[in-house]
Amino acid sequence: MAYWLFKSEPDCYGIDHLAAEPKQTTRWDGVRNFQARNLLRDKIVRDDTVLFYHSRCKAIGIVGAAVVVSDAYPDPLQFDPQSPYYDAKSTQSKPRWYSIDIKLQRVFNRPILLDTIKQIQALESMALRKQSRLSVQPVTAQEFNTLMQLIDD
DNA sequence: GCCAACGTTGGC
DNA sequence: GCCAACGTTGGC
Repeated sequence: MAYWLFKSEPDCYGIDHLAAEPKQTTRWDGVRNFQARNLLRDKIVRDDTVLFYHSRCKAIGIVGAAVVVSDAYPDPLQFDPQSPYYDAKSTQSKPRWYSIDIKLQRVFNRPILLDTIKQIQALESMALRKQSRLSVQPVTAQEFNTLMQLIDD
């Protein structure tokens, strides 16, 4: 049972979009970074917890939690020439990119803002703060527990 | 919307 | 396999 943080731009796909999905479940696709891909393909497993993070917006921070409800499988968008996520170097037998499905668990009453995270000593080694560009990041159990204590609902 | 930081590509 | 050029990310 591990913890992860997934970033998304709410203008593109925010937690409200996830909440509006049938079964509040979506495919996390379009990840096109090798380090993030390796986590999706090799480390993230069913029942892991995902913290949903909003980037590039007014209230930057963690806005809710989701749970992983599938194993990793090849991202279908890499095979679709119409998709912006199409990758000519991918083949069905040798896919380059992977997806998983996540299901919304809860939306926090208010986000845990990046500003707040930056002020907390126990969170200073979060990947958010060093490898800030990685869109799929590991979160330790200690970090997760610290974050959950900040939720007041 | 700017731009620094960082990941990827490709010529050599 | 180095590294300059280029593209993208994401906080501000």
